Amino acid sequence: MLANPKGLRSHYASAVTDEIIGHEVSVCGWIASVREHGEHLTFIDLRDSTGVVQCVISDRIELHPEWVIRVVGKVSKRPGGTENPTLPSGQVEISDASLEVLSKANAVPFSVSDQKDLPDESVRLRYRFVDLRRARLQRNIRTRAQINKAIRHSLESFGFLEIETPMLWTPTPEGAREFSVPSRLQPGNFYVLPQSPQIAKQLLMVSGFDRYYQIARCMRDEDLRSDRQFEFTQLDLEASFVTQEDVREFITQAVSDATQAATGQSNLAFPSITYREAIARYGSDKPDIRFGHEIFELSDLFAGSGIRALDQPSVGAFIAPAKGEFSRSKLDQLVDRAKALGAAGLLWFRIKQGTDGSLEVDSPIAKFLKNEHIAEIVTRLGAKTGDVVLAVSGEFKATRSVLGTLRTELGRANLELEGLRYLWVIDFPMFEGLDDAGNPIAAHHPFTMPNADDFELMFSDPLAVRAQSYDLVLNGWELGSGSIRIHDPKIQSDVFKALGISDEVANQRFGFLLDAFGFGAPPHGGFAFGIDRLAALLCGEDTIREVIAFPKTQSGLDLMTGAPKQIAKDTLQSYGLAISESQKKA
RNA sequence: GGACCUGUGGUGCAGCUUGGAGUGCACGCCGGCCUGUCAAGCCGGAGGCCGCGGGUUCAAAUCCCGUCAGGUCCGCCA
Repeated sequence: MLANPKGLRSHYASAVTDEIIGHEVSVCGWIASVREHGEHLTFIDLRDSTGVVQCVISDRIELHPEWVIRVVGKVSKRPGGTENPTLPSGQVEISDASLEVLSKANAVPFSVSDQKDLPDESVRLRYRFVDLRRARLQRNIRTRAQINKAIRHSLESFGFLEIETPMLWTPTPEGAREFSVPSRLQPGNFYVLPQSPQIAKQLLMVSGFDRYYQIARCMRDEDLRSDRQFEFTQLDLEASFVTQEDVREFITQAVSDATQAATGQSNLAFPSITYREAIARYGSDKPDIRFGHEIFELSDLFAGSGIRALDQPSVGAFIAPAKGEFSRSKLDQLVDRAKALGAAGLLWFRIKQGTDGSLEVDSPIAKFLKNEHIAEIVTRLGAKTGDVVLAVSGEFKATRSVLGTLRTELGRANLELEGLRYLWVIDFPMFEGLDDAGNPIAAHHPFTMPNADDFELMFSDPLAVRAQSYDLVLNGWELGSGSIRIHDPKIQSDVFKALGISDEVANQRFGFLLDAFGFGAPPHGGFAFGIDRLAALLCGEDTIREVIAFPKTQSGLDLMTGAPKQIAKDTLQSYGLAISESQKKA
């Protein structure tokens, strides 16, 4: 697995196999377990970064778990019947071993084992250096490195050049909240940590580095989630003279290679779907397509029917993913859940066979439904006897939002989901909704190129303008997004105008970028995706904390170091800063 | 900013609904025994501000209020 051990050891633990029986080896690592059998026989499981090997010593010395030791001895075949098939090294052992204690250890607060119930995450984080010894985290961190390596290799083969960009950047008031860094040499002024290298990489395009990439650390001072930390890592990429199809091809190749490196799986499909279709069929712009249960539109069926709950602009319905039967109380819970998600209500239809063999439904509104309604619902959704159909009516956007959440929640709770299902979501809208002043809100960032066919809608019907932007989705997680950027100052000016950003404000915020675009900007576009999320999904983890060596808690604390902490008064003074009494926290 | 779940020897849990002596299980730790175990086994032992503060009560791990910490989610994440 690993080559060329040096120094104090000749072999890694997992390299001690029946192929080197008779060799004298020296191995180094931590004591995973000690099994004493009287005065003259002790078994020690020695654990290193590759695995575990059993050592046998015949004298009795003081030994405890997690002590660091070096063992020198001869590789022997284990006596018949004592092999351990669960270990790669289980056919052999290091016998007649002499043992040197390199470092003693206090009793660890929890066992370094994947086989036991894990301690509370706060305990794991407090002693992260111990937690990281566990095989699963060792594997995750290594897999993550393999992913980075594969991505680098893939992009280098396309001629991409790795370029670093500043960590001390300039405030840009749009977008995510930034971490501020006070300046000592310019007291009262601040750098910010980059929320992404977006503007820097566009400047690199102006500079003629036509294929740039970076495995970039980014910081956003926003609330944390299972898939979000303050600090995260993204593959950041930008290329000149390319179409959006070119960019997606680069990313597809890099992600495929990373997937193969991490999981061995190859030839995975990367289908694409338009944003509109994703919302209509899955109620989400990041659909989990590991399962179907798609949403169907039924409003046409009930238009003019007079059934108030269904005679609505939009009626979306899908077959509920089920594990066994839906009890009445379970259905009541779903109705509550739908209401909590903002729906006026949730209609359910249990498909059943009537005594005469015809189709019937159990439903709160069964008595209003005609036979042709039932037949059409069943036909359109492909429902079978026993299925429960859930429907939400109202405005299109609202119904899809509620149904999409229910579909995802029920699917993940009730179905056996496995495999990796990538999906490109394309043709995102340029703007999403209007702000309080009635101006459109940029769906991506304000440098995103509108679809050429939609230019004329920019001011007449901005919400209908599609952007040349695209997201990559894996198993319902948004991995990342990208776009073709605006390189034409006239179009950029129109977009700022549509967003309600005056030339003056635009110059104030992004003057240096607009300035640069006046000196010969190539058409360009790019992408960025989250390495943490990709690594978590490829490792089969539910949170990105499991693929980050030293993550923070949801309240932004580092339980191991105690950060954030107060800093010395004279340090504050050198920045020209003071902490107000009301802000002080013990 | 908000909602929900959790907090009991070093660790994982039970106890809380219906208040009555820190009670129980598993692991770990310490000591002893043990020559083929492998999450070794057997015997013995130590270890607790029941997160913290307040309230109700004759009496609180248990009920109430607040607070802190961990998690999940909403808002937020151009």
